[in-house]
Amino acid sequence: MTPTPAKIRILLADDHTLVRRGVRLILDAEPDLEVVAEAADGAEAVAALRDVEVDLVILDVAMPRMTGLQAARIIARMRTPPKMLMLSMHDNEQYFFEALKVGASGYVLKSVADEDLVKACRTAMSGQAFVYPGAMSALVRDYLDRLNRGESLPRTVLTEREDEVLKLIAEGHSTREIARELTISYKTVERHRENILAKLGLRDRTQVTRYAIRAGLIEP
Amino acid sequence: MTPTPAKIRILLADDHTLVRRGVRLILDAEPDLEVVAEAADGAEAVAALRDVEVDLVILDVAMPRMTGLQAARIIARMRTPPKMLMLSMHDNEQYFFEALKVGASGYVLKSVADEDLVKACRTAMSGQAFVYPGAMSALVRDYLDRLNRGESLPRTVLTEREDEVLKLIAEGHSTREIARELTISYKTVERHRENILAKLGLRDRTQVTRYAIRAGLIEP
DNA sequence: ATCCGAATGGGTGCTGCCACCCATAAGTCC
DNA sequence: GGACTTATGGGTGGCAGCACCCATTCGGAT
Repeated sequence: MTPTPAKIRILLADDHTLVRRGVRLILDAEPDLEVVAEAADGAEAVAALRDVEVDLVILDVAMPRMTGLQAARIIARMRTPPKMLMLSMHDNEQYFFEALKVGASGYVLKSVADEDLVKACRTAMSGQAFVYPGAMSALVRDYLDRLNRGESLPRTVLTEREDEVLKLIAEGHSTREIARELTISYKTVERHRENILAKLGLRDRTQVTRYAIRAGLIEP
Repeated sequence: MTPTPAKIRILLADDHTLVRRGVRLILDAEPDLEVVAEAADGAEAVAALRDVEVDLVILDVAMPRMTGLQAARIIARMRTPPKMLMLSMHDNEQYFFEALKVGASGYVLKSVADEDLVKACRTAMSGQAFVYPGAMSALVRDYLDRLNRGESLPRTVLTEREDEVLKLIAEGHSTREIARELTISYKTVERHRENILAKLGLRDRTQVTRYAIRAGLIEP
């Protein structure tokens, strides 16, 4: 036997007490895993990382105040960021791709079996590109296959400026208001909006709103 | 001491394995509570009630195939229905009022503390009208206060039809599509939309989307 | 019997959204 | 240096969304 190896130190962030209970129960039962801190929202998680040394952060994608996705963006910019696993109730592409974009090491559904969660933690720590246990949609599978074969990403992502406009649209601002806000012309805003709709495959402002909320870009 | 009293027999229905884990852990730790069955959706819960004798059903409001609210409506029509507690992630009015309407004995958020959940089970079994532990929105509190003082309910501003239209708008459907969906004329849909915007003090379809998501009328 | 709210539908007109077309300046990549 | 991307801006046209006007039918409350 090796002399007791260091456990993987985990920060667990989920706004639902009951979920934290369940996850902690499962993880602490493993000899090589240890939940060393909990957080009830994204902001708490980020703050906790300043006080506690952590190897892996498990983040619920949707939390009040600061979502898991927002927190992940901040965490990824730290000097020595821990690995990140996104925990989600929703088996949908949007959240999944957002998780990829923010640099998470995996995306785990809350409906998975215990062993899948445990395995995801270990795989994430091993440096694997991306973990996705359970039944994922075909679209996601294709995407990950391409990713694992080293192919470049189709680059559906929005530019920074488009992201700004996207948020303002989703918050219910009119084209004219956005133009004033960004001090650019009405026409340029229309141009950005057009590109956003095309890139995301959306039809109108209403769908942009839902997209942005789903992606955790704005609060409902 | 009384000779060991019969435990409260509980059916637990939630589609997320991790949540069932956590809840079961908390309840089974109590001397007077016992989880005797689990279900992963509403249909399973209803089916399980035919095989197992149960005093209390804990139902997640949102489950695939058959939601907890749908299941509650069916369960309430049984000859000797068990008590029902609705479990929810969302502290919003819509689900809450639905829970009231289907005859549940309480509405418990997944973010509550362990003791609150345990207390809710006991209170529900005692025959109390309605339990609502934890931090509820001010709107819900007012509502329950009025309810407990025996005042009549001011009820939602929107009519049933307007509610239908509201949801379809929020889901990103155009006026024309909604008209086809409801087999009414384009003009009537416009009329309903106009009333909705006026009653809710909103400006356009984008804001309707955000409102509906916030109120829990639709999923993002 | 009457009145009111809810649901239905029509007309008219303004404005905003969206889809095409076009161009230019600045930066990056090969 | 040329290709490409990003951000900027313009024009034009069609259709949708929204506001304000109108009316009819039906059922329940007073």
